[in-house]
Amino acid sequence: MSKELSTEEKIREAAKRVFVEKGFDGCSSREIAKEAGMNVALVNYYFCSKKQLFKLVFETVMEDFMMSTLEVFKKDLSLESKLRIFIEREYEFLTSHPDIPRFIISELARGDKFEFDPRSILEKIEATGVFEELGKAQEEGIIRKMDLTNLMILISANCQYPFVGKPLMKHLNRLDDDQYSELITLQKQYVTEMLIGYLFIQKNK
Amino acid sequence: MSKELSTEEKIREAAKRVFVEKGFDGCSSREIAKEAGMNVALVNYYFCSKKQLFKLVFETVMEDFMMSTLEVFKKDLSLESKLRIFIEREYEFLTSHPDIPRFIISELARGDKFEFDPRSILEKIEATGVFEELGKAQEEGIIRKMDLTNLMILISANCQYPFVGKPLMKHLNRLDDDQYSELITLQKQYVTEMLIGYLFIQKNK
DNA sequence: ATTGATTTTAAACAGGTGTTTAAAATTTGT
DNA sequence: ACAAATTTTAAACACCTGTTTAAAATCAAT
Repeated sequence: MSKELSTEEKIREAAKRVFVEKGFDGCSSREIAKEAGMNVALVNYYFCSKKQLFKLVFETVMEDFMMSTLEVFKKDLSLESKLRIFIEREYEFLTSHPDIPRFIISELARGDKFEFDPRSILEKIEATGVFEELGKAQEEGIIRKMDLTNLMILISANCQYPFVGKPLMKHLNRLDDDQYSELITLQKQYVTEMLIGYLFIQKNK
Repeated sequence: MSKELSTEEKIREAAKRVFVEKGFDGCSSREIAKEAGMNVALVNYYFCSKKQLFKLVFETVMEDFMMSTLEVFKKDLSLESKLRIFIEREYEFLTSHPDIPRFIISELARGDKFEFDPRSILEKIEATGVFEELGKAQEEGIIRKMDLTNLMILISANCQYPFVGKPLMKHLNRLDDDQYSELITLQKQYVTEMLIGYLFIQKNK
């Protein structure tokens, strides 16, 4: 138990929890302060405004989310292994933080709230060499040729949607959290098999 | 041009636009009234409260969304044709209403805001005979055996995510709306081919 | 121990929130 | 044309919003 968090850190952590759960519009500065066990004025003392605190939280959440899985592509493995591990890690991360992609997507959708500059995060993604490796694999006939954005959507859809769409899927199938968690484990297997079967070009004959 | 909308209908339509775009927390009763060209008090005169108006809007949006595509399963076609048409219709609907699934998912995620009873919509889905047909196709070895919820997640993911995740995909790939729309068309083809290839059991030898 | 800087607090600010009220305007039925 | 019912309006209600202020408390350094 590391209780050695400074006031500033406590507020930032509380803000992350509250923002991710309720969204920028769905909570107040006072709620964040209370969650951190602090006074309202302290929020603005350390972070100037609700908007600025949000921007800071959003950027760290975004980076955590993107980087938690993409590190795999720095390793020395076959592309198929990397994809398998990527999916595994993505499901792992999202099982612990199921509401993060929904948070990111929802907040990005209301573009007027804040200006998000993707350059910094994009550089870090580039640095993993994913795009380079995928492009090369396409030219070598290892994986199917398609725009890398289409490829990204394909993989993201099958990894993120089971978590993003959970509230809808739960309601439509009348499931509780435990039942849904079981299905998620199966979903991961289906998705892995389907994506690899579709993306990788079979060599036999 | 049907300008024959009653005050009540004008408010409902305005509320739908505003709620879907900004979410329940992201807009005010006054904003909805202004969008409808009405006074604030009229909103509560016709709908009692913001919450109740929202509940009404949400339910109609939900039903439109679910029913726009599932009607296919009432037709007399092969299951593969139905799936192809389903995907086609889903992409068609979402191209016209790209923010509806994100709206539904976001609002369902904050369960405390209102109590949504899925029974009515579930009955309508059952009435199309989808579940029955899919179950039978599984027993006959036409399609892969898996829990129907997993199957629903698989299809929903590949149809809805390109639209739900659009803000994220656009940012990460630095695309404008036109570029993204082009990719969506391709995505539909990839998804159709992949899903059919994975779900339907090949008969040759 | 006293000073000075930093941190925390309670209180206030102007403006926005959902909702209600009561009067005005309009429509309806006779 | 009149009266009753319906619809629309402007104003007000109490409360919550993000932010600021100025005083109090705490800390650090001499």
